[in-house]
Amino acid sequence: MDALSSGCYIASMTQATPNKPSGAYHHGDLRAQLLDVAARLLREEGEAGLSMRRLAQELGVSRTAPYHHFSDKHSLLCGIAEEGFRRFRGVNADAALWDARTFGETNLSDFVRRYIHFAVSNAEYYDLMFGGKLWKSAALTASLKSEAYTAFREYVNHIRQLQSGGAFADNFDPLRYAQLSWSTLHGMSRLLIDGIYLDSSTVEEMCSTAAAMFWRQCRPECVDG
Amino acid sequence: MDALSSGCYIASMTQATPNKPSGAYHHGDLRAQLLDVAARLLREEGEAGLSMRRLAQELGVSRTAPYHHFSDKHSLLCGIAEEGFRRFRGVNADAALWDARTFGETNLSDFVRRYIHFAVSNAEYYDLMFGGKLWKSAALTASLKSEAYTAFREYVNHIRQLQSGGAFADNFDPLRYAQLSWSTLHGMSRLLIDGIYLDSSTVEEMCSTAAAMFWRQCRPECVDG
DNA sequence: GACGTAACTTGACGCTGTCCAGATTCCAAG
DNA sequence: CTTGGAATCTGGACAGCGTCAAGTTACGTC
Repeated sequence: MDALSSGCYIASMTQATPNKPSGAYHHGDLRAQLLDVAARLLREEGEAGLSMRRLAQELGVSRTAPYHHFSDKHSLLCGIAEEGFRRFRGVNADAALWDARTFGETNLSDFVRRYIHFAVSNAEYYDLMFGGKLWKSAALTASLKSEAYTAFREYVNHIRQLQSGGAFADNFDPLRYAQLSWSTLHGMSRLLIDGIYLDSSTVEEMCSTAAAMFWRQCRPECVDG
Repeated sequence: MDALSSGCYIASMTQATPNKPSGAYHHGDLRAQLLDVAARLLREEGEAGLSMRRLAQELGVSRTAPYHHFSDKHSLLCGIAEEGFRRFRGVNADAALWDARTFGETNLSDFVRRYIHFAVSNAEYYDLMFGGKLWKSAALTASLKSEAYTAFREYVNHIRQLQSGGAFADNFDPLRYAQLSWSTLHGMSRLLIDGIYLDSSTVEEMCSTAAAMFWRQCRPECVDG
């Protein structure tokens, strides 16, 4: 009953005033909303549009309130990146996509398209997940680091399984293949997001060409034989 | 004689006091030194280490003096990026490298290595040349924009010439090939610089694998035939 | 020597991230 | 029901930031 009523309290708070619980001392849902609004500000106005003070104001809360949920601006950004990885999981979680028995160039092409689509349409998350801003700081949250490496390790494992399943040739290092193809995907994403050299009108063609290149690369027997 | 003496004045100023011409009102060489010191600060302390005020202090000059040479912090960064492109020209300027009569996988490999080496060992320039910071602002200096597109156009031209010279197959779009390979190079550079997934110990292997992939991609006849 | 111009300086404004000392509210234990 | 500790939130303060406006100095030119 206690837990229930307290739950109702929080719920009513959040429901009654989506962003600004005017009058209420305890916000009830601040941490989650900080992450959401921060991501929205990044998306709409870029890096310069996000400040701790602005963020607090947007949620109708004092300047320093966010510091009770994130020790730092840096750690808030880590939180956003983690949320990004949570959303990213969907990109290659589909087991059918990586089934060695049915795997073909189409699957590769699908994966490329999914990756690029995620990056471009979640640019505010992608920037933090795979940007120097957090990684160069050498103070990544442990959970974030783990999440990031898990994502890559899963990709390497998929390749390894495709090799042992016979869909890929097995005369190359899966790690190297993963690094190289990920580099290409990351490079395309970055150039697209930042508007350099690539434009969205040719993105479909780019994806096809990239998939073809990856496909050629994973079946090197065509050169050896 | 007049121009000469004024030249001597400037020279003596700069020589006598490399960074801080104590007592002298006119600095004499401020613009160039701003670009140099700014790049140094970026290299040594990252983006956070560079502020207009700090920069001015480092050169023994008042806070606002830099604004007489760059209208903005943004335009100072554009200046650094331009300097970066100037240095970048050496990477694929070598005519012998792109000679269709002698072109082989080795040349491709050389180019890859040069590109990556430039990016990694000039990270502070590379970040600005090919980073969202400037490109997303949509206020690139005209000269910078031109320089950037020239660099890419030259690359496309090299590919086109290799096709017409018979070193590359001619059944693919050179622009698409350029975009794709540049994406890979850019992705590798970014992941290396930011310390994500790639580490410098495997960079040699990565370059070789990338060159092999590019080589396979530019001679698609091995699949068709 | 007077003058215009370019280079430079100082003061100020509003913004930022963050620390601190208090105030308020919640929750659980007595 | 009370009480105490923990969680949450507040406003004040500080140093640093980019930048503008107005004033100052030095230089080349007439």
